[in-house]
Amino acid sequence: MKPEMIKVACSNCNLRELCMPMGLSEHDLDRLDDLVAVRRKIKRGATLFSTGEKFTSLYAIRTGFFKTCLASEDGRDQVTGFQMAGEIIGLDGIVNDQHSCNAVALEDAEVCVMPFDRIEEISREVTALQHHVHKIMSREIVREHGVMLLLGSMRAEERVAAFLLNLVQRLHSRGFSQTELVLRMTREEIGSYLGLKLETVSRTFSKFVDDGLVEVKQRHVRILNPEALQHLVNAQPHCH
Amino acid sequence: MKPEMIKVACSNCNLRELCMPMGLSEHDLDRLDDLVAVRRKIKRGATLFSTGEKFTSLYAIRTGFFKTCLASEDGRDQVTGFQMAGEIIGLDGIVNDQHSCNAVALEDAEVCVMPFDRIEEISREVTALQHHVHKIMSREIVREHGVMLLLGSMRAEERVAAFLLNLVQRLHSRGFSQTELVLRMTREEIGSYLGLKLETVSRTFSKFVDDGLVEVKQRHVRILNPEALQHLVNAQPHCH
DNA sequence: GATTCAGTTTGAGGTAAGTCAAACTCACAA
DNA sequence: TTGTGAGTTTGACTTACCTCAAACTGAATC
Repeated sequence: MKPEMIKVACSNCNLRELCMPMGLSEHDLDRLDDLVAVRRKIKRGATLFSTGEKFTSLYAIRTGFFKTCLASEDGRDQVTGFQMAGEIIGLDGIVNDQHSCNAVALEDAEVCVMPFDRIEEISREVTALQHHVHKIMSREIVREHGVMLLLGSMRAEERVAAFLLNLVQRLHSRGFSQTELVLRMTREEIGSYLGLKLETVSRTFSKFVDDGLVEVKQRHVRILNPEALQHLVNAQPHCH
Repeated sequence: MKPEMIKVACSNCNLRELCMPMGLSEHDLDRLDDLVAVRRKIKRGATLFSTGEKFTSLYAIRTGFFKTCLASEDGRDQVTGFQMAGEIIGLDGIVNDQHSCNAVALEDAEVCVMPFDRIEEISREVTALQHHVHKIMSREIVREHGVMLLLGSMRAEERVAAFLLNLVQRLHSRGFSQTELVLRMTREEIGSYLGLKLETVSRTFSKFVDDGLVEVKQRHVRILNPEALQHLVNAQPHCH
C-alpha cells in the first residue's frame, strides 16, 4: 500500500508551535518549509516504522496517537511511550541508522515526514532549528528519566496515577479537557508501559473508582480528584 | 573550591575515538580543539552538576566513574545511569537550560568541559561533529529504552545479569578485562538503578556465586560463565 | 436479534521481592 | 591493638503484584 503523498508547508500549520521553533524571520520560515517532504497517513494498527528498518526521517505527528515499543527476540515486549499530535518520533533511529523500536498507530493518524539529512542541513543554517532539535532530543531523555523513576521506585497505584495525570496534562496543553480523556490504548498496553500486568491496571482503575478519584467507563476516563491523584504520585512509598 | 583549569586539546587525546567523531581533516581537527574549554577534576563523592543548576556545558569523562540520579521532592531516589571514561554527560540539561539530575563521582574523576554554545557553533561548521552530537543523544535515548525494558519486564536475576554483562562489555571495549571488574557503586546504588532493594541485589549475587556463574569478593567480580548470564537475560520470564 | 470476539473485570491462590533485624567484613582512625 | 562505621550478607516473615480462571461488556458481523 502506497503512503499518501501531499506537499505541505509548516509555516501555516496550526501545530507549528508544538513541533517547530518559534519567533523566526520570514526567511528562516521559508527554509523550514523545505523540512517536510511529504505527509503520510497511517491506519489504526499499522506501523509507521519498525525495528531494523533503515532510518531516514523523523516524523511529526499531525493527528492520531502512537505507541512505540521494543520487541526483544524472546517474547518480551515493552511499550516505551505513547505519542500524540505535535510530538516527534523516530529519534531512536539516528544512532545506528536503523530504527530500534516499532511505532504503531493506535488510531488513524497522519504524520509529517522530515528527512533527517534535510533537518541536519537546514539546522546548520537556521540556528533556531538547531536549538530546537537539540531540545527535542534532550526532552526525550528527560522524559525517559521520569519513566525510569516510575518503573524503578513507584507502586502500582502511583504508576497509574502518574500515567493518567501525564496524559491528561499533555492533552490539556493541546486544548482538550483537563478532566476527561479517552484512552487510545488497551489495559495491556498501559500495563506494558507501566511495568504492570493488565489485571493490575484494571484493579487499580477499579480502586480509584471506589475511592472516588476517577470515573471509568471502558476507555473513557474522567478525573474527579486530580489533587488526590497528584498526592498519590508524590507520596512516600511507605508512610502508613 | 575552584576547579582545576588546564588548557587541553582533543586532537591528541587517547580517548578521542570514544567521545569524538573520527576521520576528520586537519582543519576540522583544529576546530575541535576549541571545543573543550578546560578540564575539571572531581573528587570521589563530589557532584559535577546537580538538579536545578544552570546548564552550560556537556562533559566528556576522561577518567573516573559517575552515577546520575534523580531526587524527587519526596525522598524517592532513582539512579538513572552509571558513566565511565569516554562517555558524555549533561544532555538532560539542554531542554530547560538547567540540569534535571545529579551527577556524582563514584571515584576521583576528571572531565573535559565543553560549553554547549561552542558545541552548537562548531557543529554548524563541522558536519561530522553535528552528526556525532545527534548520535550521542540518540544513543542515550536507545540506552534508556533498554533500561525501561529491564525495569518493566525483567525479574531480579535477569536484571542483575544484564547489569553485570553491560558493565563488563563497556569496560572490555575500553581495554579492560572481559571477565573481571570492580564495582564502583554500592549494592544500594545498583539496586536503585535496577529497581531492586539492596538485599535483593546481594541475594542475587550470592545465588550467582552458588550457581558458579560469578565470583564475588566485596566489589570485585569475576564472570565465570558469561553464556549462562546471557542466557538468563534472554530467557522467557516463565519457562519453568 | 443472535453470535462472535477482543478487551475488561473480578476472584482465589501463589510467589518474587520487600521489610525488618541481626550478624558479619573490612578499611580506617584513635 | 582496639574500636568505629559504612557497607554487606543472611534469615524469618510479610506483602504487593502476578497467575490462572471464569464471568462480563460492548461493538462488529452475519
